[in-house]
Amino acid sequence: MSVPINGIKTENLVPRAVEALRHFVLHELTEPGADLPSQGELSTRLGVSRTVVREAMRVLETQGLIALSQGKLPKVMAANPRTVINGLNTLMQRSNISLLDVLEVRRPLEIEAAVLAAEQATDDHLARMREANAALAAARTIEEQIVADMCFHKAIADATGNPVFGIILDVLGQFLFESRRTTLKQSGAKVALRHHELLLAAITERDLAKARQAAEDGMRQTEADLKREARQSLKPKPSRPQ
Amino acid sequence: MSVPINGIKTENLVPRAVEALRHFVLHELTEPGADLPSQGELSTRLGVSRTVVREAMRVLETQGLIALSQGKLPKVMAANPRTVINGLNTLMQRSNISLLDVLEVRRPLEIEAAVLAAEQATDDHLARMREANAALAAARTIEEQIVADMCFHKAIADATGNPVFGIILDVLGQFLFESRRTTLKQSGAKVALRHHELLLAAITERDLAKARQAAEDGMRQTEADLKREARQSLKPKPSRPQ
DNA sequence: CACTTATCACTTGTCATACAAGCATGCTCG
DNA sequence: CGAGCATGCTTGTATGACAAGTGATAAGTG
Repeated sequence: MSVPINGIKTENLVPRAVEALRHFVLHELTEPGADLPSQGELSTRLGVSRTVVREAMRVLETQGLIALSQGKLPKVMAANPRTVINGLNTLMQRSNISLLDVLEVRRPLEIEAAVLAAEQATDDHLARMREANAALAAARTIEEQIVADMCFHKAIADATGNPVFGIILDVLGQFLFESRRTTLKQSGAKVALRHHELLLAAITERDLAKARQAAEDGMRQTEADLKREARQSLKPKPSRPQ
Repeated sequence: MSVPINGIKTENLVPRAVEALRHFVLHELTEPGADLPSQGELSTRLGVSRTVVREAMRVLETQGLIALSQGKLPKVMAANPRTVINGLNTLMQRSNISLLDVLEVRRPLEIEAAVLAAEQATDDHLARMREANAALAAARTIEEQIVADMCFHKAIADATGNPVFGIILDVLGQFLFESRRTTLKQSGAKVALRHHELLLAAITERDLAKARQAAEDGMRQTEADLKREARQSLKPKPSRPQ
């Protein structure tokens, strides 16, 4: 680490500094919260200017590996799906995607998640689901209902024990944020609550088939609401002036 | 855009410049390949130094939104799953996400995609699948087999008519194949080919149930291979010298 | 003594400037 | 007409300077 970054001169300095720092963070300072050396020190250690070190650090920060804040040394960050979620999010924003498309993908995932949750949910997960359902029942505004709804589904995703479900469903869920608004407006929280309770019961009883069925019914309901709303917005009452 | 970045002074300049550039790229220069203004011009337009502009651009580059290269103007990049895949990659290295986790999410998606493809595939899609299968049969190296396999699955994803399947499965699929080329090594291309042909037949006949079954079998095979390999790598033959 | 405050040595954040290196266009010269 | 060069653009890197934030220590205060 004390040698300047050697190698063929073809590549620019920043990518090489990124590689060096990346290796440093990933293989030597793996503990989250650990401090990196200061920019000045890294600058001399790598044999490049502070400008290069700063740009490299920006890259690592964007990748979620380190955290920068003025006056303090750069810190190693814990592994976190945030950047993956954000990346997937912008990727989807840049393609033209309809809510129904998102829902079509979400459906099999929620169903599978429900089955896995029924297999593996711990008491803690079950408690979170019950809590979210209670919050849904008690919610007075649509916003509160949405939050409670998302908590319920997040608990299920976590209960699968597979973080990838959380990542993907989180992305899709963010997209469906508006759609949940419609769902809860169309069918109301009562219907959602009934679906949740059926699903929760199935998971609690470890009844895989019932969990699958309950999740499927819930998704079908959401989809139906969304389609109904799409039709309505396509045919607004023609007599009403803007 | 001609006004300096106003607002409350609490936030540092780079994040605000990132936001400005991000908005610029996403909502005004959406066409891939378009040139951004030079760093100098952006510097004066945003009322910040070139240093800040450069660091902001480094962020956008890391997010895969723009491409930088010396001497040329920064270019808007087409939407590309690359950064997401890389992010998932490092996330997997740092947390305890396993390949099986990724596969567990991929399975229900591939199954659903197969069903939807059986419903909606056009002749064009069917032709692409046949072509990919022919390539898989003719492939001599593992690399060729992987490419052919991915083409087949991409064709199915596209045949759903739902771009979200393409995006998600692209990320998961690329990720799986880059991580390990296990499947084709373990079962060999012949087994994969047989699964593909069953699936292709089902889709061609528009037989939804058969398509679901075929996709499920294929996934199960992949999963089994991966598990077998995981066991093997855990227990390397102790008698064989390296 | 306990507590607040000033100071100091560090850090990162931003700027201006300078120059090297890559690129594209057009111009000159063969 | 075409090859090669000159030029004016761009990005890449280095440097020095200063503002601003942070943490610890020393000084002052009740």
